[in-house]
Parts: sequence; C-alpha cells; structure tokens
Amino acid sequence: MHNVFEALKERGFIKQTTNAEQIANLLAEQQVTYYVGFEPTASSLHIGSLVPVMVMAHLQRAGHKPIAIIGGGTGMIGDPTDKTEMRPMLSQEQIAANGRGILAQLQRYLNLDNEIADANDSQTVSKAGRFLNNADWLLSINYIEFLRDIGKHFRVNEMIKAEGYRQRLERELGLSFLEFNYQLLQAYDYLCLFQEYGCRLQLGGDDQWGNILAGVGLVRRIEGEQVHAVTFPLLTTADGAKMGKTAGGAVWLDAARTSPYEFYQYWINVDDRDVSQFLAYFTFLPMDEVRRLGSLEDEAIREAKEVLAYEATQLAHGKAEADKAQAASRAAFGGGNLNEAEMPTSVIPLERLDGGISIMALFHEVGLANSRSEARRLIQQGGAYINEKQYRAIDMVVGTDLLEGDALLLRAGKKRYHRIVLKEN
RNA sequence: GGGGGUAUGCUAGAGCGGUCAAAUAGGGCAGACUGUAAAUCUGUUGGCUAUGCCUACGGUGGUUCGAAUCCAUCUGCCCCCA
Repeated sequence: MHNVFEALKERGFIKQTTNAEQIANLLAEQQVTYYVGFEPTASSLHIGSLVPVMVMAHLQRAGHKPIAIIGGGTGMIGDPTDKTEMRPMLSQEQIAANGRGILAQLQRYLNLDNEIADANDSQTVSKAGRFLNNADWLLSINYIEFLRDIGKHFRVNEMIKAEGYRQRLERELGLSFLEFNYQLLQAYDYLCLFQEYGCRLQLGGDDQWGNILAGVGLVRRIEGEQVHAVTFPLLTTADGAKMGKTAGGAVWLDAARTSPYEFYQYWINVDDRDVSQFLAYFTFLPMDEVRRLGSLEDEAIREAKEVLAYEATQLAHGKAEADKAQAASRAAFGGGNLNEAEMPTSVIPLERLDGGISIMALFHEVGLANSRSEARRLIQQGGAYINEKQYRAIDMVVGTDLLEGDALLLRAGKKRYHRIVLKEN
C-alpha cells in the first residue's frame, strides 16, 4: 500500500488534520473505513462537491473503504455553518429521491455496493463502500436518551466558539435551537459509524472542521478511541468566485442538467491561474504530468486545459462522452467543421419556413434567448448569427433561402450554438 | 407576551406622493481586444402583437386626480425587554 496520505497532501487536498502523522500511519498500516457527508439538497452533485469525491476515490484506490452518507436526518434541519440564513427543510421523500441521484453519480467515482458489503460478514474484506442515510439512525432518536447520553458531552460555551456559530451570534442574525443542534447530530453520526462500521476517519470541507472535531471528541469520550479528521481547503477560483458557478448556474454532474459538452467547456474555460491546481484535484494524472502541464504558459496552457477538461469529463460521464465533447469542442473552436451531432438540435416542420419566421422568434424558440426581448437585444448587439453570418436587423425574416441543406445553424454570442433541422411532413 | 424596526429588480442597496421599469455597485448578456483565459473599454440587462401597452417595489384593503413612496391590517425576518 503506497502512501496515500502523502499523495493527497501533494495534490493539495489536505487543509487541517487531527494528527497528520497518525493518520498517515493508520492509512499505511491497515484498511481504514472513512466517511464523507453529502447534503441532499439536490438530486445531483455539482462540481463544488467534487473535491470530497476525488479524495474518497483516491483513498478507495489505495485500498480503503468509503462510506458516503447523505444527511437525511440533518438535512431536515439545515446546517448553520457559514450560512447567513437558515436553509429550507426537506421532506424525507425529497431527500430519499435526491439521495438516489447522488448515489448514481458517486458510483462513477467509487465502488459503493451496499449489497456486497455486508457489515456482519467479517470474512470478506471488501473494498466496496457504503452509501447510508443518517436518517436511519437519527430519526429514531429518543430525545431524553439523546440528551442524557450524547448531550452531556457537549459544552455550550465551547460550541459557540465555533466560527460558524460565532458569526451568527455576533452578527446578531439569530440562530435557532434547531440549528444549534446540528453539531451534536453530526458528531453522533460519527459515533454511530464508528460503532457500526469501525469508521475512523471523517473528511469534509474546511468549514466542517468544527463539526467533525465534535464527532472526534464524542467518540473519544464515549468509546475512549482516537478517531481522525481531515479537511479540504475551500475551493474558490482565482477571481474569488465560488467554484463551479457559471452563467447558467451551477455546473452539475448530472448530464440532464449540464450536458457533457457544457461540462467539458467549463473546464476549458477555467481561469489560467486555476489550471494547475485543478489538474491535481480533478484528475488522476500522476503529479509529474500535472506539474508539466501546470508549468505551461500563455497559449500553450490550452493544452493543459484540454487535458483537464478531457480527464474531468471522462470521470464524470465516461470515455465515450468525453470523446464526443472533445471532438465537438475542437470542431466549434478549432475553425474546422462543426460537428453537427454534438450540438443542441431542434426539428421543426419545413412548412414553417415557407411563410418565414421572425429571427427574434427563432432565437427565442430554440432557447438561445429567454424572451423575445432578449432575442431582440442579442440581434441588435450583433450577437446573432445564422450559418455563421451575422444578422442585425430585428425585422429580419428567416425563410427557406437561408437553408443549408436541410438545416440552419444558429449561434448566439461566441459560444452558444443551436442547430435547427427542417423536416418535411 | 410587550416594545421597536424592516420587507424594493439575479444579488447588495438608493428611492422626495407625480418626471420610477425604479439611482448605484456587483453579477449576467452582447460587442471590441484576445488564447474558447485574465484584465480593459463600450453597449445592454421585466415582458409584449412596441415611439405605445401590460406586469412589478412582501399579501390584502384604503386615502388620493395620482402611491414603491401615506394609512390600516396580515405575513415573514431582525432587535430590545420577558
């Protein structure tokens, strides 16, 4: 077993640890069960959650055993940490549905086979991980018992020192008792996972440090065992924005929300300054290669971005999709012929062109503009192209004379394409 | 439970009873420049059958020729006291 901990450190995944040396030894000596919590706030993860996922994958590849939990119980409360407002509570059904979506995505990166990995079967040392919902143990909690057994281990004066809580208190934003309990519940998660599965390592974003430590402390007090915590640095892009947001909102792992092509494009378009770090985070390329690509400058850095985009897309959507996205991207921006199959396409009846369609209506209809007014602006500002020819007249009517073969190629701005296929019927 | 405050567009945040589709900043979009980057500059940023019309300033109902602006009430949030 090579030293995963060093590898993670080298890739920049480690921010804080309970004890780096002990963790490194632990990981070197035995199969360690580790866990990461995911919020079930949506049915898909977005690339902001990719750091924990990649770390889990690295650890599993090194022979350790992951547990991914979704906060079905805690999700019903909302984590106050670093949030300015309370989050909406979710129903159990919603959480379960979101959980299924998240599980499907995690399985691209991890082996989380609940069936095979039977806790009671100590004969099989399975590397397969688990996917659990903390509602399974949180919902059945008895309040009095919980206070007596768990609550007594927490000191309020310590808890309110935690950054997340302190901010809320200082900024006089208020903090409901409900939210205040979040830390206890998360600590309890760790305790349960330790007791049930021998979990000895929890990983999470650096904003979770306080909550994770609470769990470490709880296990020590109740079980007298030392378990560990590791946090990742919080991700921001070079221009300070939160990672993974684009014009259209978050970049999702779900192909239905963010197409593989858009996903690929996200990575191609990252800020130069982020490329090197992102290669380390979001690909499994050896660090030598990462360093080589990261040292490229100016125009050459596009090669690095292409590798980044390809690798990241391959992980999220598979090789076939990554190949397609790459081909489409090269075609669209490499000056070559556009790959028709790769771009969003609509089919409309040929007759509609006979009478002509207003150019505004056309751009609106295919979704390149959200309203006719937006389409109007787009056209007036010179961002509307049909078959790569710019049209600036808003009263322009598109007729059959513009057809190239049986299709029209619409473009809005530099990067957004839409193909319309006309069909007789 | 008592007292006070606040509620504006994607976000933050101005808004004198008319000239407010609503200042300003951020964000977004488009154009120029570029490397599908960054920075910078310019334009634009509710909708529509479009020199006008409709919808919007937490909900409802008033006052008024006229309300985002005044009043009442409801709701949410915040603060103080309990």
